[in-house]
Amino acid sequence: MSQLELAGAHHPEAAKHAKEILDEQDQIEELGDLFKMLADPTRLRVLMTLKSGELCVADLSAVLGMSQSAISHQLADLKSARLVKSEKRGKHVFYHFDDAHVETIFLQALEHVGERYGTHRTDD
Amino acid sequence: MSQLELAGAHHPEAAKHAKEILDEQDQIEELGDLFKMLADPTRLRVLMTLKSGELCVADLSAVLGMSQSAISHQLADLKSARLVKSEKRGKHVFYHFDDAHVETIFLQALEHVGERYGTHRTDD
DNA sequence: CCTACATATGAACAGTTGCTCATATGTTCA
DNA sequence: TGAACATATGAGCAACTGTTCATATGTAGG
Repeated sequence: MSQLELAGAHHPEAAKHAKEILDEQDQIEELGDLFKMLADPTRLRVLMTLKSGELCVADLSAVLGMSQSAISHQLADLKSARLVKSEKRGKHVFYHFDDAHVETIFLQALEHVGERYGTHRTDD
Repeated sequence: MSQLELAGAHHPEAAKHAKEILDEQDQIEELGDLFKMLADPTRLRVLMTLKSGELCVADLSAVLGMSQSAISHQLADLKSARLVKSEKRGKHVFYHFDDAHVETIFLQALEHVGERYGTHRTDD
């Protein structure tokens, strides 16, 4: 569909304006990819868990009650999305949360969902 | 899997702590549902478009270059997720953005993605 | 080097999702 | 009421996603 379609729009001014705004937003695919990462409960749990400190893969899968393989796959995805980082120490690989923005995203999302967040103390 | 699994964790303290934090987060499914809404490029485009003002279904589908049916389906989803509201005027149904938090979520997400946002003027 | 352990990875399969197509519902006006 | 238009909705299908299972890679100790 070409923009010419807009000439026949029911509300041409609004449509034209909207189209211009939309055209400036060229990051939509990447935005979607980020939200896709956050859209899976397992990955969300991984992130929530890692927010409280680093953990190795085996412990992460124990905490989440999921197979090592499942967790490892998801960690790989999260890593390529740059939401976590990993550090190898001996036989273990430790993962930790790594994104300042996502912290804020969680806060806002939880407000939408209607729940307090971070009301507990996380330091030992 | 029971929490007893954690007794044999490689890093028991960290695992136990993480488990406690995780258990407090009982909104994960709902969080995931919200992000799922934001994870689709079409829905993102719809939201971005509506941020600049209300639009009727037909114009929205013209602006986005997608079928009326596809847009209508997505609008129904967005509406049930409370991200947009609709108002019927005559034969048309106008949709408009309706969530303060999502505005902030977008801002943070775009920063993660590494792009400025809202550098244009949206008022006429 | 060999074994045990920790993690990564590929293939395959089931469940989910977003579109299209056809059609239903609802509105305006003659 | 009937015709034309605007929107909503259900079924069906192709594409995508997250898990499991099997196996590969990598590391430390004996």
